[in-house]
Amino acid sequence: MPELPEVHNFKLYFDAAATGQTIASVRVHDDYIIRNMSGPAFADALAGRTITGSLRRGKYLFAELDNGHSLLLHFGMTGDLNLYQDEVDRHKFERFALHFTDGNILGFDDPRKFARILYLHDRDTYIREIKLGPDALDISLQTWLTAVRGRKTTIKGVLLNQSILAGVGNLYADEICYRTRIHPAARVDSLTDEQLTSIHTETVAVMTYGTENAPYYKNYPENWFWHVWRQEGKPGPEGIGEVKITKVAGRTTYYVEGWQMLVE
DNA sequence: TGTGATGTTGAATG
DNA sequence: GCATTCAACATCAC
Repeated sequence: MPELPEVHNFKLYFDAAATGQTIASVRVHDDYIIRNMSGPAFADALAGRTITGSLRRGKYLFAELDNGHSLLLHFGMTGDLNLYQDEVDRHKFERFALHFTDGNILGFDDPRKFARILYLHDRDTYIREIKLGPDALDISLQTWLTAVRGRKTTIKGVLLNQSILAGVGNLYADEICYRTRIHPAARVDSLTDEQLTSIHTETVAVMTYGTENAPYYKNYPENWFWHVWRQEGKPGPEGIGEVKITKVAGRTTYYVEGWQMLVE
């Protein structure tokens, strides 16, 4: 379920569970999601290391190790963390687990195996290599405008582009478009600076609300689009317009006809 | 039982 | 080289 606010929650969970902990051993059940090492090499690299903290950027969570290296956790579509002591609490789709010296176990679950786990010598080099953009919570208006002005793709396409800004995914992109009354398929070069500014404002507002309230979607305020998301044909929030489904930037997309405009 | 899924990538194309 | 599009990835749930 992970977009920026959800990964923020993972960070809180991870920090409480793992910071200051020393890894006694690593149990790997399926090394498919470990993208730059074999299972045994991964276990070897982590054994004996102490976790000193973590850094989140967009949907990427970097665990910091006492040797200056990092462990990247990217949750894909279905990644999750699970702290437990007793084997009976191990989840069915755990792919690997860190066994700490105090007996606690931190499992990484991932049914669909779209997660990406990498052992990194240098986190910042990696961030440069994948061209990961500024965090969607922090991006300045100027950086945003400079990055997107004049683009020929859709507004949803740029919101999902992690090298422009990091953290927005399919659900929040629709939420942001709904709030600004802009159709997700509107071409960026058809939008005014005012509209692009409101996209920036709402992006930061949505991400901030999500991280500060650490809620689950169903707890979001009544007037959020999320509540009618995926409910094609239903009235929009507050009874205005009608929810429609389409495809934008290769992703299933919902918007409210009669509320969101496809500017020319 | 076929289809779609809160994501990213690399190849192909312009 | 850059911008953009899109199929592919692996598996589960409805």
